[in-house]
Amino acid sequence: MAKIDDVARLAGVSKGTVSNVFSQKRPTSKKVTERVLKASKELNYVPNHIARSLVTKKTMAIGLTIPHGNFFFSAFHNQFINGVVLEASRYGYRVLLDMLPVLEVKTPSLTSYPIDGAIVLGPTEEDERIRLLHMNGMPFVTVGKILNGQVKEAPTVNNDNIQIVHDICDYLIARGHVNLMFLNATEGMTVSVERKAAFIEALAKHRIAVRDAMHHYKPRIQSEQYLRYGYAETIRVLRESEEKVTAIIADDDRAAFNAMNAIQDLGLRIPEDISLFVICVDLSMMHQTVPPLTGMDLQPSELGAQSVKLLMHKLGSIEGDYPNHIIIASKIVEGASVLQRLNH
Amino acid sequence: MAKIDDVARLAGVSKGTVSNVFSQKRPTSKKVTERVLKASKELNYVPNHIARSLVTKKTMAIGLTIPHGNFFFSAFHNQFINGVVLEASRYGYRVLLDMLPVLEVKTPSLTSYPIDGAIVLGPTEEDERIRLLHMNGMPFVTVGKILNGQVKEAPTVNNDNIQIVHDICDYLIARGHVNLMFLNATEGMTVSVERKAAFIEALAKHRIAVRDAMHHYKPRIQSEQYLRYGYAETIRVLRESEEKVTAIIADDDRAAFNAMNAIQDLGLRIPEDISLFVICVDLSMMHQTVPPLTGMDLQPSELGAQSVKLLMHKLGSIEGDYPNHIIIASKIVEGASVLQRLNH
DNA sequence: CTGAAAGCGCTTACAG
DNA sequence: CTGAAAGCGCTTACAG
Repeated sequence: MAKIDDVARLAGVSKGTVSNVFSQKRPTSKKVTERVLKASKELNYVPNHIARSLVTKKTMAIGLTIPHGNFFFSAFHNQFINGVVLEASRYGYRVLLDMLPVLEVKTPSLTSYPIDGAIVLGPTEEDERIRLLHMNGMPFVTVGKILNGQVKEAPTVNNDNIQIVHDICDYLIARGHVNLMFLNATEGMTVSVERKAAFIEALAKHRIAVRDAMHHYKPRIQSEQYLRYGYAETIRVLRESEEKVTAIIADDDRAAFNAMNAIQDLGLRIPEDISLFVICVDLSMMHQTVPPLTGMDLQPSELGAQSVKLLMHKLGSIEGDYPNHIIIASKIVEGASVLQRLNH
Repeated sequence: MAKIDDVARLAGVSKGTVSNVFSQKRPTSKKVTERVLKASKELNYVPNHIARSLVTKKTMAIGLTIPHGNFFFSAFHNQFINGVVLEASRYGYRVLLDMLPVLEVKTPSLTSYPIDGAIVLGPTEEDERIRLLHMNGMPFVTVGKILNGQVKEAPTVNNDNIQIVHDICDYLIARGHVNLMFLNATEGMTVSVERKAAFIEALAKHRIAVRDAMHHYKPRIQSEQYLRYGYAETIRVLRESEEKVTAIIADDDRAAFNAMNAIQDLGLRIPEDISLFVICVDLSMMHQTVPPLTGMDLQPSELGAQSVKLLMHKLGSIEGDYPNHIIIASKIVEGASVLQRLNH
């Protein structure tokens, strides 16, 4: 690999001038520019990104940390990553996928991240990632609110989880469903904390108490059960619950699918016997199930894009004022998986 | 951010010693190690990854270049990325998502990649990415064969595209389907080249000629039509084709969904009127459609994992002999979307 | 507009 | 086992 000295020598200029031709930070005369470009081409020279980063303190990469076990992304992750990558590329940034936990790495990865900033998806109540980022002075944006005031005023992009759960409960209750079962996200994540509180509150408005059978947490990501979440819960509750559950709220597409399978295996039908409402939907998928699912579109792609924009503002790539907290709209998309109960 | 000099001074040792404590490349005495660690903790010191990379010539990151327009990953990409990330983390490597085309970046990204190696998904016949990687002496692995001998003997992980198309055609023909319609991948990709040739060959075995209506290419990724691929083609061919098509082979889940919608919009049923066979399936999704789709499981996650392993071998993280070409098995998973024709 | 020199924060022979 | 010094390939004041 040719380096800047080689080009400088061949073009008969100084290293600084070659640097300027590539970085465009200072003007260079036409003649010199051409000589440098010609020499570079001849030597197949491209500037060394690492060396540049060392002095500019910019890597032009952002980290995307997603909780990660031995599992597959859901449709939500999929669209979220799409939104992030696409928006980041608009600012010349690349995206480093940073999964946790990193499995059995010999040398614990103690080095500072080679990134300019990070996006943290799904912060938990005591989030080690956030502690580290904060300690290292790394700019970051969380997708999902940070609770417990670990870091005050951290920039955040979020759905309005509380409003969402209220909307869903109101929607179901208006259609005659009082015995709901909520397949919530993993315990300890801020999103599940907010949702549970909202669930209790929303039902309390209608004088409905939340029994144990009505609320479930997703297993931790490292768990064997993670991918099957929703199946066993649905089987158990529909079989054993005394007051009959008539509607299920699923946390994501996978939980919804598992619930669908459980309902089918019990010989029940959707929505005649059990209604199903899914959060985090992938619209293209909703139309292919039978019946098409009714759900809440969280706009994951937009969440991703807006979190990049917010981070770009923190990094100085977007100038001027900018909100520190961004709420992404979400709306109910009606399919045919929720029954309007007649005996209401 | 504390740097190595600060720690060395506080611990009363040289920079080299601090370096050794963290890199473990040379032994350090217990006493000294403890002093250094204590000082590091006190100063919140973590080694600067960039500075280390500059001298070691290792970034501990691999690039994943995926053709990318303004679109969403399919289930195939989703699982592929999962396989890559998970396997890479086993070797202490991070993954840099490198999408093409990068949109309107001001300074064309002319710098050398801050990665140790790359995985190129879906090489095209004249692939600019491969030309660049090769020119820069960057180790890389392609997923999908390189045609045209741009680079001789490039390490490759692949499905056996030719065998796959033969298997699919044999499967459909054995069930009485002779008028097939193949929704192939994008023109110019090696996978679509191989598949088309195999399609013609497989049908020729049974003395069936391939008419225009029977073979289609996916629009380029930048195209507006990309996401809708399969809908218009299905409508048109089912309406206008003289000899009636009875089975459709879809390139991926999205194309299959679009074809399903088209079939439904024409008032036809699967599989009674039209059979559907999907390549690149996501098993969890296949079971939720009605009818469940019959398809060819390409094991995208395994493709991803094996391409990482092959790359790790090139980078010296895996020692010993290693094959330069790896074929990932694929198998037909039967749902209920292909009809056994009686009048055969 | 251009050059010479210092410096980014590490690692690595070399010497002891 | 430890230290002093050179060097990785760039950028950036500073001077002209």
